[in-house]
Amino acid sequence: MTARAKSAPQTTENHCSKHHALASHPAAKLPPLTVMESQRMGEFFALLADPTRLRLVSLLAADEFCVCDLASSLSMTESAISHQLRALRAARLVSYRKEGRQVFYRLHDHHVLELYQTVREHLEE
Amino acid sequence: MTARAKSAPQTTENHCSKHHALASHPAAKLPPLTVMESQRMGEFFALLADPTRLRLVSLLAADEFCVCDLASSLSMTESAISHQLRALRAARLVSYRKEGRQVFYRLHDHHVLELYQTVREHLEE
DNA sequence: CGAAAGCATGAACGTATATTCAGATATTCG
DNA sequence: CGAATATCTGAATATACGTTCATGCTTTCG
Repeated sequence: MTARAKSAPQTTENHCSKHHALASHPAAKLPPLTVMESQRMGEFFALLADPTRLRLVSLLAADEFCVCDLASSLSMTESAISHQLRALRAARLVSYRKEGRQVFYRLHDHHVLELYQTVREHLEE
Repeated sequence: MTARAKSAPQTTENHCSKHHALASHPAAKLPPLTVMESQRMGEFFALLADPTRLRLVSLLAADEFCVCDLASSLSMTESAISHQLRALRAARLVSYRKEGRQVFYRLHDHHVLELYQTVREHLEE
């Protein structure tokens, strides 16, 4: 049983490399992402990687809504919506306004709207 | 033990709603996302939600690279890189070119590059 | 041909995450 | 004040996902 073929666990050694002069792309300006930068950027994209959150954004792209309206629009529980809005809030993608016992959410700034619209158009082909 | 308080399992009923005339945002053009659209869009963002894939994109934004170079640049196994490249390939975010026993990857089109650069600039503040 | 390099792939394991459930907080109204 | 409404929150469960491990495939070279 203990026969474990140890196939040189694919360590990271630069065997090949240096094959062609760095032609560099037309738009090659920024240096590669560091680990930390990539993690931060990944967290940003992860926020928009959820269908529920995206539908919330698409609703808020048109108007301001309270939690219960958002919940009924998406046919989901208010609890689930509230959890997702919290994530969007923490990342400053949405902001909110309290009016009585209701809380109205809206997109925080135009950056989010623009990014959403850009990607949406890109996926419509 | 079986005392389960049935706290009206938060069904989806439109109790409130209709509070204000639909003022509609300045840039309110597109209808809300359907479930299927949001899933598809979510899959797109999910691809860019991983630090490793983002670092790959950031490298490929500057030039074309083979798998082993990408692996050594990120200090990761070629297997892990290959798996991630497959995901990027399946979504047509990267394309590749075989040369001998090496495979050179590059960004598939300028859309990806532009989106990456836009978001990166947006996160640098 | 046979060995090694470069890359791809399937299974498995560990972790992250979205929803549900139960309950808490805050506000309005009788 | 007490009940109802609107929202938030923590814990738990189920599922998705990334890496590792082992192996297969293709090409190059002796």
